[in-house]
Amino acid sequence: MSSIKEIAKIANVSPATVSKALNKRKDVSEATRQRIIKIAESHDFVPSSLGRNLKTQKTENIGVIVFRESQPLSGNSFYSRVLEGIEVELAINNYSLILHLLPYDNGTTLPKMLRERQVDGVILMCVVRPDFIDRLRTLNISTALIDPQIVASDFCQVLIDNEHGAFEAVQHLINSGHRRIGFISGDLDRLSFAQRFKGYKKALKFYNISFDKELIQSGGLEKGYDQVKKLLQLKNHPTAIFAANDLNAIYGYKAIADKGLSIPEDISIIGFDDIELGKMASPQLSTVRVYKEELGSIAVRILLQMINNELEKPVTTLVPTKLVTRESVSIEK
Amino acid sequence: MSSIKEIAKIANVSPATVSKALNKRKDVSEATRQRIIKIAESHDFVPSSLGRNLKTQKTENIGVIVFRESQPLSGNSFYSRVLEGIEVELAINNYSLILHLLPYDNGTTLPKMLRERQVDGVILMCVVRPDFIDRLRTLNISTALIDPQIVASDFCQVLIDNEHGAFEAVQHLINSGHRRIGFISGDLDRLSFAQRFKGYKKALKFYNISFDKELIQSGGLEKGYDQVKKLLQLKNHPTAIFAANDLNAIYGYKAIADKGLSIPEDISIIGFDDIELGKMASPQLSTVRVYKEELGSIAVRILLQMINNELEKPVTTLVPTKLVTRESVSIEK
DNA sequence: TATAATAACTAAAACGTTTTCGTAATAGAA
DNA sequence: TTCTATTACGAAAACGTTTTAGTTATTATA
Repeated sequence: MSSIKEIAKIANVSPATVSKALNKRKDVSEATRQRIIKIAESHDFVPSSLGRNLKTQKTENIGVIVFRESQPLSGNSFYSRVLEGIEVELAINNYSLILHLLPYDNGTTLPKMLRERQVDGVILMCVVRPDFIDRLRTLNISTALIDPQIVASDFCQVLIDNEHGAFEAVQHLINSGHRRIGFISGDLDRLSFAQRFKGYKKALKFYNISFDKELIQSGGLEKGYDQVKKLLQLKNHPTAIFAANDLNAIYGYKAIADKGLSIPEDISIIGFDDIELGKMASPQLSTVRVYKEELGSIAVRILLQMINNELEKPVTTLVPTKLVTRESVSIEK
Repeated sequence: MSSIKEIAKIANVSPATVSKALNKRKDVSEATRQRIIKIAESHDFVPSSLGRNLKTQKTENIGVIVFRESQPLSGNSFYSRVLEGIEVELAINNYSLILHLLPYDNGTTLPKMLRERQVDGVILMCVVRPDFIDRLRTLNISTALIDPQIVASDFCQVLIDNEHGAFEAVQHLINSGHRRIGFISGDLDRLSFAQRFKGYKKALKFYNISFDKELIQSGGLEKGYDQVKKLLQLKNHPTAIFAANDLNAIYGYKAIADKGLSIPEDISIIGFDDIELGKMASPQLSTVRVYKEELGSIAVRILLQMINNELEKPVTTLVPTKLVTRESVSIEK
């Protein structure tokens, strides 16, 4: 309602002085500053961002674009957790968050925030479309990618240390006495699953366990039931399963139960992601924790550095994971 | 990069004409309009929202404030689904969404979007703090509340038809032959649980089943296990349970299994909310669907009406629910 | 033919800030 | 005292639009 002019009039100074006082600039005596601040407060005055942004050519908004995949569930909980991390970090830095959910198969129309330059920078999340990235390149806007599932090393990226996380998960199974370890996952085309697969193979190799193609089942996230079922149909079925994704693991629970086997006595299973669901499952799912809020807050910090030109060239940050042992892996064999 | 002035210069007209041409105003000949549009397109020009907003005193943003409760899980999936509905509807209307997650126990500091007037209106979601509402009242900003859990009829509200949904759920159990029906839920202080409880009692009354206080267990969302356990310890335990919340129901599954009973043969159970998890549970949980995206999109439509002064006084919309029968309720008894 | 109406355009103000530059007043140095 | 620095402020421009009011030129009306 009120503008800087009105405050100026009341305080009997110029608008310039009010602005300086409120922005803690050097050019104002402490006495008048206090006076102005008091008046501003008593009139509930906060400078409008509209005016400021126009002048400074900064929006103090950053955009978050989430690619929505067809399946409703999958990334869902992941993205909202990351979002929390982003939001908190932005709030600390006095930025607002403009959110846009982009259907993966939509055209190349830009979200409004990009078209109309409403944001100083943008964070892209989840499976990022390659052609969208290209479009962004021409826009020349500060960008950070979180777990983008494509290779785009000319952008700032925040990645999950999938390979090492998977290595540790499999190592954990091996240390628990398992030698015959199945691998199930979503589509191996997805970078993160491919990386986790790599970690799986690496661990086997490290511990001199030969790789057996029979033990690999990949496909949709919700295919866990069928995947585990197939593994259990093998004459020499695995005694442990590494699921590159918690969802696969939890769907797999039922297949194990249906076979009359129990977890972890007969079959050990470990997931990846640490979704809330895992704690609710019975037995509670051992898994590899991904620090989702952290992914978000790191992305924000990097992005703000870019915006402030504190970065010479794009950086990519690898965020470590953590092995979480619960009930689904037998202790010693 | 480019501004309306540059486009004007290229097209050899005044900035005013460019503005009018692009905004489909009456005051421009069709020929020059086409010429200007072509030039604008070839220069990738889109009017900056900063300039426009300052002039029109509209931001074309709407804010969404989500109160974050301490428990990470609970409302989580609910809110992200509602958010999707909001986002889609806003995009259609060419509005951007500014998101703020507000820790429930934070002070009274306003989010930046409100302080600096970055939004034309605001949607509040989930358990809304009463004092925050008060603060909003003084701000005098267009507001819509989604499932606010407090009574605030001087605001536009979008509510879930909890009572009738619960009625139908219990009716379904009764129609399946049950007479002794337990009720479990989260804290009955929360409006939606209280309403669902009311629906439960209403259904019993309607079918001449006497209310038995012993069959009522309420408390935390994650207390489902204990709640069901207690119910099953009764000498004359219920043959069916209505959980006012899917989460309660799913936690309850384990208690039933632990008791050596099976669903739905021994115990039928029905939830409320229709969270994704319910479909994954085994047996799949029958429940009352809440149209979450719909809640969001309705809120947006109402809010935009308010902003455009098409509303004389606050309206509250009651969104119906739908009974979803899956596997957790026995068919006939 | 003269006048009114319309069409197509422009100039300029306005939105609410920030910032640069200038200036007056005061303090400090010589 | 005079000159120079410093402090504290203000005037005005600028950011990129939209909009109002005004100005031509053209067309329609009487």
